[in-house]
Amino acid sequence: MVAGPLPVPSGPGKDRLRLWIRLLRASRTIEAELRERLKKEFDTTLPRFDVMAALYRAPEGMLMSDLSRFLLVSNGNVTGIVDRLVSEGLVARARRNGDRRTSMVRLTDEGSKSFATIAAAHEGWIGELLGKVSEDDARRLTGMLTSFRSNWEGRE
Amino acid sequence: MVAGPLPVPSGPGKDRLRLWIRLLRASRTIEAELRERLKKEFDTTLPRFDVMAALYRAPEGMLMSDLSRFLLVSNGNVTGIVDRLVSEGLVARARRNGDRRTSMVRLTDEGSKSFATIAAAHEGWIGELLGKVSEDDARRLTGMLTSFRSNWEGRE
DNA sequence: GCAATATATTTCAAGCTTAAAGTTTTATGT
DNA sequence: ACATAAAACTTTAAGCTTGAAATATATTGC
Repeated sequence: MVAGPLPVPSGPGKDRLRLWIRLLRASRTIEAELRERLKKEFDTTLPRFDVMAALYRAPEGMLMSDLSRFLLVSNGNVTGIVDRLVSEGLVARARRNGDRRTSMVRLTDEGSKSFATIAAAHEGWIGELLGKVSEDDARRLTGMLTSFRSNWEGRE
Repeated sequence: MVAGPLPVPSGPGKDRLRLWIRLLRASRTIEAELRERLKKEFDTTLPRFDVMAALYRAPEGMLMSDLSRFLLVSNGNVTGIVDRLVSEGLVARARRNGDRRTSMVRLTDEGSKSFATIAAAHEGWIGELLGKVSEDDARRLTGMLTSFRSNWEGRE
């Protein structure tokens, strides 16, 4: 839910609802800007970038299910994105001896080089887009969100 | 970009990158949970809910372009969602005398009743999902995100 | 060994999303 | 009036996303 300018009525629990709305609006705003820049400057997309970022940090490769879990998206979704990256020569699937159901997905050399370039620009963009958040606030916010995450992950 | 558990290397500007990653992971986690519950409990979707939430607060109706701007999504996107809501009888397009390019989009009575029910559940879910965030932290976080937003909106 | 079960992945249908191109209507300049 | 531009919206193509069904391989119980 992306309710906007108009205020959420006050009442018990409304502070959390308001927080959620702000959180979602902030991330959507930044996400939209990143998506646009990735398209314009590198002719790629955020999901492709996400997959490549995950693989960049796993030189040994990842299983499809690892990617899916890590990126918080469904299995079938990853299949399509990886398919397209493979057809573009940025990613490769390597058959495994042990288990013929699975394959290790890795960046190709080209993919790795490509990602390094894009990631550098990406980091600059984030610095720019979040430039008004002081380093101090950034650390404090990060801390709150981290504790939220660990609380969450202890769920169910 | 939804980088996860592994830490972002330290360096200048890395605090903001880390913040962005946490922000995105938090919102995606909550969003996924909301989407699933909306589907399971009310057989609807987050985009439909977003549109209805916007219309609920505008009894006089909204133009398509208002919806698009407000929800931070593209024009064409809104067209499709509203089309489906109309075909479900939850929303109506009212021709306007003044300008034949536009129409006012409103909730029908059924749509309004339906939204009220779902919104109540939604607010409860948010309270639950963000339950571990203290009201105090919630207000502080909201404040930071709000100032981020106003900074952002002064851009370009 | 072999049936039953579990795991890993892909396929599928439906819907969401965007950017770009197209349509219709309104506003503007002369 | 009338051509031109602007505005509001829809359509389209491509890609993303999910949940569910299908496929293929591995593991487990007997």
